[in-house]
Amino acid sequence: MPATIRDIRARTGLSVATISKYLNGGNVLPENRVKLQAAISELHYEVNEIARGLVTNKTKTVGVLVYSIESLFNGTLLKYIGEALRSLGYGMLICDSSEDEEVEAQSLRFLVNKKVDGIIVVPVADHSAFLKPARDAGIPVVLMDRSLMDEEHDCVKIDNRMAAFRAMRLLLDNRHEKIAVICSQVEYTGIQRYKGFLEAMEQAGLPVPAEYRKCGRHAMDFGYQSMKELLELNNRPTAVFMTNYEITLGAVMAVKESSFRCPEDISMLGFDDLILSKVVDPKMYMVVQPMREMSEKAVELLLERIENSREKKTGEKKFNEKKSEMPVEIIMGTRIQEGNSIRFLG
Amino acid sequence: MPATIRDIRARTGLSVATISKYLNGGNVLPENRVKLQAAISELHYEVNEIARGLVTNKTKTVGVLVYSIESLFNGTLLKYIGEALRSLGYGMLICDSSEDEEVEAQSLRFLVNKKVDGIIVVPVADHSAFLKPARDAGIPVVLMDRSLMDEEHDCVKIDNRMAAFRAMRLLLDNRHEKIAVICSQVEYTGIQRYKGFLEAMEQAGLPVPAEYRKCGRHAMDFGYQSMKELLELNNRPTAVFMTNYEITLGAVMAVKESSFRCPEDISMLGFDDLILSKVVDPKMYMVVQPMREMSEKAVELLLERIENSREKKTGEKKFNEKKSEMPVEIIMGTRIQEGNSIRFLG
DNA sequence: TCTTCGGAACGAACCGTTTCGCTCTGTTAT
DNA sequence: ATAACAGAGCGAAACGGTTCGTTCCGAAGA
Repeated sequence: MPATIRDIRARTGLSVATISKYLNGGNVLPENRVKLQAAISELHYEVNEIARGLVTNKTKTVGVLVYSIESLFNGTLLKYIGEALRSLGYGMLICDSSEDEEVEAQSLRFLVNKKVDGIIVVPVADHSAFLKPARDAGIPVVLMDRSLMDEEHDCVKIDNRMAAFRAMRLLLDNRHEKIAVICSQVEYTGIQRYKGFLEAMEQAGLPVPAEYRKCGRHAMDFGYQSMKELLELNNRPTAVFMTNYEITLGAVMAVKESSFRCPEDISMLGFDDLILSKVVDPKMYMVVQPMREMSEKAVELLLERIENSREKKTGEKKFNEKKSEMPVEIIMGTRIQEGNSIRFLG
Repeated sequence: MPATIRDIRARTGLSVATISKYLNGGNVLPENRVKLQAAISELHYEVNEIARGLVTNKTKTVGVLVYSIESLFNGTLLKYIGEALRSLGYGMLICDSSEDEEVEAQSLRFLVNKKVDGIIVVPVADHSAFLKPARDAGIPVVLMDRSLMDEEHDCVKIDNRMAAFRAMRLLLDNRHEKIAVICSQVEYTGIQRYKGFLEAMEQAGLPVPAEYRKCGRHAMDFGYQSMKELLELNNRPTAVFMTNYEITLGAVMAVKESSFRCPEDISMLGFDDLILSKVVDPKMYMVVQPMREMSEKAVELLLERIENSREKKTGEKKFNEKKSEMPVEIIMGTRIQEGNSIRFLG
């Protein structure tokens, strides 16, 4: 039903090859240019990406594999990734691994099978085995947020350990000593942040009793429950550090619900300011990641890899081939969202 | 690089046509079956969906166009839609319209251009003009959550007016009379729920003073702000009805932060229980939509439409053609999540 | 004037499938 | 014994583009 390149030929008398050249920005006589432009708009011609894909072996689609599409963190990344891709004409095929390594491996195969040009992954597995199908098919992969243990990969993330370590300054400089942590221990990111926390405490010469260490799931209700327990301790901490958005949200709920006030009775330092700071009183101190920039960097890196792999196939050689073939880890900076959820202990 | 059907031919001596038939479940001699199966697994052959798509005009991909991928409501829908599609071998191409009609129209064209087999939309526009490209291309569309004003379309949703109306019973039966509402007026859903609220109040013969009507954006901070204002009124309401998740979340924050207690000082009735009820104390009364079932229904309906449109093209006629050609509106039931956020006013 | 050269257009092959129409078997009914 | 038929396999023509190698042309250089 839709017009094809051959309809354009019938209309203009030009050959299929010439029309294709025009469509791809090649040199065509000015007079033919206008004829073509006219025919194209009259017939509402649009190139058939499928047919093009068959010969170029490109689908102008990238796969994005996240561990949970409903999590606000993933959702935010997806939004920015999607925008960046769209502006370049790329579609975004999304899979949700439901925090399950099995599903993740399966989804990756699915994406490979769909012949996406590249894949962005926020991984749940911590080793690279599940990426094999992509590697075999020559499909570039860029990781976000989390690295893998066994092998270096293209990756865009923050220095989680350092970010946590530095953020702890806020509490320590305000003379807090009894500091608890609520963190997730299931994924790379959470572990790193926990390490940063422990190092900061150790360096400050402060103990962290077992009941101050709440390590569990990456979930709002875990944060809620943990904070409740902390507030009920006889030896209550004066400050709590929370290492991700979901946990922070739950913990905030718990404090608000208690008779304790923040920051008078309990100081709070959270992670990943997504919307909370616009709403909650007092405004939270938070470690924030540049999610938009991270997404854009990931897309940029991925597309560069895609471009390179295409060139390699065609044997094309550029002298200004400055880009590395090696895995690149891009470490983004973080900043502290100022607030007044931390009390100065004189 | 990957094996093609011709490699299989070389290996088995069978013709391309026969191999294709086998791949699509056609009749092939048992002996050839085993030969084919062996060759396929040895060569790691997998059919090239692109090439197949070129001739079948199907991509096994559906587009999903939501108004905000980061909103938890959309995210939850996407999760279930994605699962349903995946189990049927379909990929999910996602676009975010950022609650902008212009972007929405553009995204729809993008999806059409990508030759998706069908499209699921949670629309932001309230008229059907933006769907024209899909209609022209013969691509089925199923709406979710929101209808359009000018025309009936395939749609899966709840009866928002009725759900709100019925939910109000909870407050009215508990003898509440000073009831405020915080709602979003920007989209179909919010308007309907607001209507339901007003009708319930009217039927109960209760007035709704202007300062009890908080109509604004579909956002957490709007809920937060509105609730704060309500609590500061001299003539404070005894109960508040909140008509979506974001607003409910914000409002809960505001109450928790105030010196007022729920339900002693203020009763609350929310909408869309996504996670809140697992965390917040007191447990909230909430109107809940069957989001999983809605998603599955939408996918089911869409795939049925896709199937039908394929048959129409091939002129295939089935006598058991029971399915309607007319637009179908599937109205799902809602239920009330019990809690104790509502006080009985003796 | 005769070559040389480069830009524009062209024809045809190709990408990896599906599908149409045909042939070739071997079985069943007459 | 023969006609009719069904099942399995085959070759070739699509599908709608890209691209390679070639031809054609006019302008520039010798």
